[in-house]
Amino acid sequence: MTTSRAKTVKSSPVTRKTSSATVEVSSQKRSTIVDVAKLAGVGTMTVSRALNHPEMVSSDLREQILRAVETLGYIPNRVAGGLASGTAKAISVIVPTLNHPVYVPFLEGLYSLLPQEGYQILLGTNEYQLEAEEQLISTLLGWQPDAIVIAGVDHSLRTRNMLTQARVPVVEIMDLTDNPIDMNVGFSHEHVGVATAEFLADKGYRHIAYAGMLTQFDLRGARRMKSFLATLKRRKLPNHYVITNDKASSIGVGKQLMIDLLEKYPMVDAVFFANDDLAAGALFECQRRKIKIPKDIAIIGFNDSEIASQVNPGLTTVATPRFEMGRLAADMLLRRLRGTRVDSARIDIGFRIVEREST
Amino acid sequence: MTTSRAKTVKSSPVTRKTSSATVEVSSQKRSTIVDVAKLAGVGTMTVSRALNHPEMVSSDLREQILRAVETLGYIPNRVAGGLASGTAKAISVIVPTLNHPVYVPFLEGLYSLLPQEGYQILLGTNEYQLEAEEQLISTLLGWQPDAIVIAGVDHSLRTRNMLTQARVPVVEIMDLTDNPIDMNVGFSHEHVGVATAEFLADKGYRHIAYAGMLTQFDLRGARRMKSFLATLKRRKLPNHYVITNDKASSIGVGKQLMIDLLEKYPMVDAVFFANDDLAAGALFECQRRKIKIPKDIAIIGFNDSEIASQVNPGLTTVATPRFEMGRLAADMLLRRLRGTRVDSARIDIGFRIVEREST
DNA sequence: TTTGCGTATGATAGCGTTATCAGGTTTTAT
DNA sequence: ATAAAACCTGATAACGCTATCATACGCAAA
Repeated sequence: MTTSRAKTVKSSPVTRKTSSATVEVSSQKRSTIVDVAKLAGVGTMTVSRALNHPEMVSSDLREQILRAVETLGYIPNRVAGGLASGTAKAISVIVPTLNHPVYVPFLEGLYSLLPQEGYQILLGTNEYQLEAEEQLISTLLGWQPDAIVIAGVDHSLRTRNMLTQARVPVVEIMDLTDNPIDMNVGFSHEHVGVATAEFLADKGYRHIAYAGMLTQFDLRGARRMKSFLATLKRRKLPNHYVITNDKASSIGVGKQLMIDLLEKYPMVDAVFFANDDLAAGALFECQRRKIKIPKDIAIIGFNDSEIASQVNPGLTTVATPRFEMGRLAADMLLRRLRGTRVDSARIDIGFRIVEREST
Repeated sequence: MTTSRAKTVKSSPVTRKTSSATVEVSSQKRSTIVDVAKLAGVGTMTVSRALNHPEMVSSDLREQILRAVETLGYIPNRVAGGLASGTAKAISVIVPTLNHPVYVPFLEGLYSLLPQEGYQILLGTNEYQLEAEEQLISTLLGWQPDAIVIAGVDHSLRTRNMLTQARVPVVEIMDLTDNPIDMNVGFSHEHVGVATAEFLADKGYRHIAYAGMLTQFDLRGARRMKSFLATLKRRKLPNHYVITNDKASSIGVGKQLMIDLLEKYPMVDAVFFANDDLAAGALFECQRRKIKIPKDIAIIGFNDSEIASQVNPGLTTVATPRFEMGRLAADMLLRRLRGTRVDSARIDIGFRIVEREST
């Protein structure tokens, strides 16, 4: 709090010419739209228009203004603009973490459309904690975003309320729900669980395990697990082979899960891992122990990350269209923001089992 | 542009009581500080203070205000606050891409400190293009950030100028320069090149190759390569084994680099890859071809990503403290923003060769 | 020529918050 | 008890921009 506004001496506008003559670039403070207007000899509104709606300004004035902008190195203050216009041109995005590679392609999908339309992405991570999410949403909402994108469909009541009352488009992604806050793009994790269980069962495996994070941290994984185990039961197969770990998912944790699994359930002949990193870690551990895959034990991962296709043997996995999910979410938002009514508020983007050599 | 301000009917303040009686939460528009002030029966400044400088307000008023805030679900408008105070509490961060796992730990480092101090991170990616960077900086500067963090020390002149004139703290990271714009945290890529070349030469390898991206895309990699090759030359070793690829770095590209290398320079007995993903891809390809590592060919990577420690054999690599870099950058910024003079504007955070089984 | 209309421009009034300053009130010191 | 200091509070004026409305100027139609 050192700046004292009242005392600030209005630096007399440095003498400039519209020409290209040497210009003392204001060493005092950033130039504002008023400076540009003065230099170009027009009103501020004309400058504003020239910058935001060029077609509304005659071409000679426009050029003159653009020259002044260039001369002064004027950069419009988006904060002021946002306040005045009521739209900050910002979109809040909430993902669980950046640490996990899954969310990156999704973000890339968003970044592939939003910035070029002038939207700034305000990114926050909740680190898998629903309480952190509340705090985060509140902060992010303070920026008066034009829309909100949030990973997951499981939110606290407060979160839901805030989101509803914010009166901005909301897209929930990565998962599918019958009761979306607003819009929803994702796929059914229940279906994934069913599909993978049937895939393994059809292949003839009989002692099939699930390995992943603790359910309270990985809500979506938990949903996959539940339907996976239920499907095994329906197929009259044992469904009690479950190994979990409380650490954040990584290759190393995958290795540990495999170690635990081999010790606890040596009869297991196939494993569904919560993601490809885990599966890869397990694979590496098997390599170390000379356990043959898929002969001794089959492995299926989830996400179709790059690693799954590159290891030896290649990992069978579930391909989830993450980049597309981001892009689609961005697209839905943009259309809604442009005023076009978006018909389908809930899009099942599907998934696909990619069979490689590990099963 | 459908909202017409002048026509907006000021919705008469919904009747409320301070008590916990059923409150009609404004279905009209978000509540403002004025609403809170009215409900609490105080002036707006007192509300502002109660929220931002609680110690300046008597405890009973503060409680009353907090109750009103709760009742109305008031969320301060940071855009308005930013305009009024001149500090938006935002920090712009520019990284080359999110696609490459290297930048994520760095971002985590930033996220581990900045949000809890109330700063919002505005993230942009330049996708390795210096022109895109200019555009990006300009946009990001429009948000009146309190500071800027940017990966890399190679910028266009315009970029440098904008950054200088922005008059905010700037931290360049990931690399070291003698001529920082402002502050600088990183390590010397030249030193890395020297260290890895000597490491391999000392081990007795004689036909040592470098494999990585095209130099124009990977400026830091190019710098490592240059000193790597120069060191080989100084050691009187052949220094013309270079394989590059124009695609974005990935495990698959590493595999391709290894294929090209084996074809073009079959005599090579050691390779320095521009990063661990590439090295891992190369390793997987060798596994496929039953090429023994390190007996037939040695591999050293860069970054010490998790994958390097998990594959078989473990990859020798160069550990770079990325999370710490982010955290340190955040720390320097925060101190500067608090007014504390930061003495050292340039910090060499170093690196370390981690020897595993691949060399 | 006059009327009318479309187009380009500028003056003005906010947008929701905070810095500042000017009281009021309470506490402390005398 | 009284002056001085300390503490709280609120009125007011920005912050830099844009929506709106009014004005001015053509130019086509009458």
